[in-house]
Amino acid sequence: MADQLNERSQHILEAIVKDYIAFAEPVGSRAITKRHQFNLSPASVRNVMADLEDMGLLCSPHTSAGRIPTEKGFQYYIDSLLQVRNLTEKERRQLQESYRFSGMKMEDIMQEVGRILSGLSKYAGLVMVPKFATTVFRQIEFVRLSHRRLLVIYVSETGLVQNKIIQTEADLDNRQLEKISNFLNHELNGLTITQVREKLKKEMQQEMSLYDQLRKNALQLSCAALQDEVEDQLFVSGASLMLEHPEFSSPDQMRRLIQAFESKKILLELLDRSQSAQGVQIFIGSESECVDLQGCSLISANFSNKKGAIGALGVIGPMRMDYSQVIPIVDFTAQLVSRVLDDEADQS
Amino acid sequence: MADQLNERSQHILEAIVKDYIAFAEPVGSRAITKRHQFNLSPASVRNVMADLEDMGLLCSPHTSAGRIPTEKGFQYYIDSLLQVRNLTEKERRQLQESYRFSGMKMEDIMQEVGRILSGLSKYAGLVMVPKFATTVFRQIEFVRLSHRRLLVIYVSETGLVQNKIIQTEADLDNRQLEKISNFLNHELNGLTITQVREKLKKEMQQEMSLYDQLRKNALQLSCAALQDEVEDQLFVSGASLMLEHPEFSSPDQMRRLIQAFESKKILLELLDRSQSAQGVQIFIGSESECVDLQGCSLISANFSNKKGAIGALGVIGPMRMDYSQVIPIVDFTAQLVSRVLDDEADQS
DNA sequence: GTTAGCACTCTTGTCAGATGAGTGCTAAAG
DNA sequence: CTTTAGCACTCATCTGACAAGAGTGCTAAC
Repeated sequence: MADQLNERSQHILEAIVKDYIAFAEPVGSRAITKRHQFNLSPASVRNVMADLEDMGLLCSPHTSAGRIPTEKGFQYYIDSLLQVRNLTEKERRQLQESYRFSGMKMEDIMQEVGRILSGLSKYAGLVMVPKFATTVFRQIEFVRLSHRRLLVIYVSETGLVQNKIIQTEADLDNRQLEKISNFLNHELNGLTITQVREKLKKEMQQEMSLYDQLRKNALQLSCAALQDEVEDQLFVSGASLMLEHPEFSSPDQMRRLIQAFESKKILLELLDRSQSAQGVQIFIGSESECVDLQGCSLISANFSNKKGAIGALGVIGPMRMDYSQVIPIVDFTAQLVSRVLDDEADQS
Repeated sequence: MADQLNERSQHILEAIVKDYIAFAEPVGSRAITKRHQFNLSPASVRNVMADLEDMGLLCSPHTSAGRIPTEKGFQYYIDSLLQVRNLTEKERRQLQESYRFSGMKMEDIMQEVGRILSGLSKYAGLVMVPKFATTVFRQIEFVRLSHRRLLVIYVSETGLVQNKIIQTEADLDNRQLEKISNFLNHELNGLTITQVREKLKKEMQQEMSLYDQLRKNALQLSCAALQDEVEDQLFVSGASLMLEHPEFSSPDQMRRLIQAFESKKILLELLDRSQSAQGVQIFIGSESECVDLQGCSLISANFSNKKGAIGALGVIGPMRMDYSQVIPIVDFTAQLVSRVLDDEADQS
């Protein structure tokens, strides 16, 4: 598609997108010739603009307004015209400064990363820590709450902690629980939760034939503890910053946007999609297939440690977002977070 | 103050407040005589309304609009005129039905309670679980993440779980950690976290003289784990429902409201205040001393188990909220939650 | 191919006038 | 002395008209 446009059209499209990003208003032919130094008259620009509109890259809200880029126009801009500026050394250092998370637990780190993303970009920051299922089992502990209620705590290799209350059939005392947890810790060490589940399932089928009471109890407990899916965790920061932008100034759009942020479901789906890919991903407007997020773009990237992908983070803002600024921020942040997590893994 | 008004004035004030709650529009003298069966002409009603305005209970947005209740007017209505309807048996049963939380951990319960509150009231639901400091210590566990990084998990008597990553000076192996946790569990059992902190502080002062290495390690670890304040947790549900109401229809007010909800700080302060009191509390409008929550009211109540207050929950809505409906919901919900928590405590 | 010129379209803002809801006051009725 | 009908007055809201301004598309000239 990049080849369909000659140089002049590209220049003009770029100018329009940039001006629209800057001013959030339809941009007209005269405005462009003024602000950018083409040696062209407004009339010539108009001709090009008409072509671009025919190609579906621009549209005009009404006859006598300027043009605004369509979704396709933004897409083209991002794919072919956008030059992502690199972060200056100073900015990199500033970012690194904010990422001193040693001694914080996973949840708090993620919350904080979201806040930083939102603060830097002036849009909403998202961080997702995905389903526990994809993490590697490290340790399980039992805390006896009452005679048949147990608190199960399991820890992943990356330091993620999940806890859950389960009811037991038998009343197990602390000595027994300790034995069970020792047994399980030894038995399940190094497996992903998904693998753990499979293993448990397999063994459960043979359970009838088990004479070893310890093993039997252990099996039952761990099944109860790990059986159901734990939901993805999503941290959202700075949703209210979105409301500052003129495209969401109507009460109706505000409501929709806030609802979308509140339900979190849609955001999770989007981030989940980016999970599969490498590097920075950009979802524009209705790609999200969600009415409530119409007019929004998401810039996301995965973070991981040496053992593989852990989660995704990103920034969500109006389609008219300052991509050249936000993309490197998201990119570098994902790298930094990955590094932080790696460092922690290294220590073990 | 209740005595300052004669019966007629009270009736009229009540009618105005009710109509304003129902229609969210200034109510005029004619409208009142139509909707309510006083045997009075609009003119008479007008006289009374003028008096009520002089007393600061009503105000008019402009000369030719009807009157709306002031904050003071709402206050008077709630203090003296409001008749809280009781929940029907059916409603009680429905509520109880939704409160089957057995086997859920504290956090999830609270999240769910918030959702239910918001769903029933059609306003925003709040649940606060207060600082860990006020809870009773039950158990501490250590999980070794790497050679000098430990995950500390501590559990309160009510089943609250907190975890934290700490750096240790010495490299402790699992055997040592087990001894330490056994020691601490025995030593600190039954104390509130505040008491635990005091005790640790006292013992730390004598630390120099300690020859017992175990004790020394235990002290250091528990200090690192418990030293800093854990923040109150606040669960907010249905904030977007607030945006449906006409008083927040202007973009500006929406922004402010969402900001207030996002920061959570103000909400926490408000709920904290209600912590000290018994029964249902009502904060009206600018009582909250917060511009962003102008025009809002909070109805809150504490919940507790036999060992004392645990947290607070409530509903936040426009000042023009349907108090007679929401108050019993909040009240009964607090009772139900308390009962659920008691039941769990009973089992131990 | 480029551009100046011009007619045309459509939004925005303003202003006047009409409408209607609601008030406050006064004077008459109960 | 209380109540109420009547009336003048205020003020927000709606309407239509009109002007201004921004921007376009087309055409003809360069």
